[in-house]
Amino acid sequence: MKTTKIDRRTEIMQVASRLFRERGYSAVTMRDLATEIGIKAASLYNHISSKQQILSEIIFAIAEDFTDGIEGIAAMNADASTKLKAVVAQHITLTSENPYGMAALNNDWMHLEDKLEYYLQLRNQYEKRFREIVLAGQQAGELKSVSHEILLFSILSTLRNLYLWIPKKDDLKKEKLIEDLSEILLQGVVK
Amino acid sequence: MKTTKIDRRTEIMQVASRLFRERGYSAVTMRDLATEIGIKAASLYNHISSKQQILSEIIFAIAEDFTDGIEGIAAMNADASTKLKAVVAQHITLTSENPYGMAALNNDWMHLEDKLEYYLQLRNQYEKRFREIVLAGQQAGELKSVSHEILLFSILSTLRNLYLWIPKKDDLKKEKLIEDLSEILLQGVVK
DNA sequence: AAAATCAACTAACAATCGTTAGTTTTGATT
DNA sequence: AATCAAAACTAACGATTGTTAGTTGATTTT
Repeated sequence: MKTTKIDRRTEIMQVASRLFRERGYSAVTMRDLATEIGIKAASLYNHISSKQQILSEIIFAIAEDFTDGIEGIAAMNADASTKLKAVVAQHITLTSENPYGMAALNNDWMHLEDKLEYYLQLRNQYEKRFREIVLAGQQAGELKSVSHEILLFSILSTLRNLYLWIPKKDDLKKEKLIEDLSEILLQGVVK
Repeated sequence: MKTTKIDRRTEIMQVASRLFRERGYSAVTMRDLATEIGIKAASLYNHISSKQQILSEIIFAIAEDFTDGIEGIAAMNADASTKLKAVVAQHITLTSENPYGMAALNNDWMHLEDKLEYYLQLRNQYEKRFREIVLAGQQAGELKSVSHEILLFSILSTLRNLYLWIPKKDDLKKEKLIEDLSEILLQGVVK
């Protein structure tokens, strides 16, 4: 039956994501992965073609969502604060949907081998769009004129680490988090 | 000669830190490390006792600096903003001194095996002191009363990612960075 | 000059790695 | 009940892993 195969394949990707988050890609063996699922390592190859393929599928499924998403935000007719809040919302949404995949995206991208160049291209594209939003906000006098690099780094660091934090809050109210985190990132923590 | 041995041992630690940052602990082999230094893998064992030891030495040298440092800050007679700025300064200082080691601390702590428990103890201790500073600031009405967890997460994420960013800025003016980053984290990015 | 120490080497080990080949079991369709 | 494909299995491969044993040449100490 087709659905059985699809389900097992999905299971492999999900379990792999979780193990990659716990130990990192290099420290997870195909035997670890198979054991966690309850089959033998060789049986994995009925569903996937290599360990490498698992990693790149996990990473690019998310990476492409991010690059697509920020293009839409960049095209918005809105001020920088509104766009930045939309970026925050996108990170929270995508991270909530797949926190383990986000860990692989953040920590294991350097093991992509053949696909490494494509990954770097997507990441540069993303950062470029992000930078444009920040620069426009500074030129409009809306954002502070400290080095845009520091500004970019500070916001992106927090957003990229959401995967560490979101899974711990299972009672997560997404809308509330978007409001609170945007407030902190944009307006700071001091009253 | 004693100094030769010490120098070679230090070199091993430094090269290992760099390789761990580039590929992660698990993906770096003893042969990789030896080749980078210009000797054979077996020769490494004249200076160190195991791969595991290299990792734990790199991590704990830094981790203990952080826990020691925050105890001093927590004991300061000052308001929350001042203490938080001191925390920012500590992160920038320690990260500047050893950015590669910071990468191992952030990404490879889970491979500490025997020493994992001790590491988690230090990290919990650090976060506890940090949390106390934030909670005191909120109770004094100095900091915003959003969830202290979000507040803590947001600041710590940025500080923990400094290792990715600081090495790229070789013309780094440390004092200026401390001022700018504190400003952004405490007061936000919006004018 | 002799002795001792150090730090490199070669060679190899047992274990584990990702993966392949070939076979058996399972479960749905005819 | 027979057929057939999907998905499991066993067994093994060549490569690589961290590490040890034993040796050599260089440098320091006696």
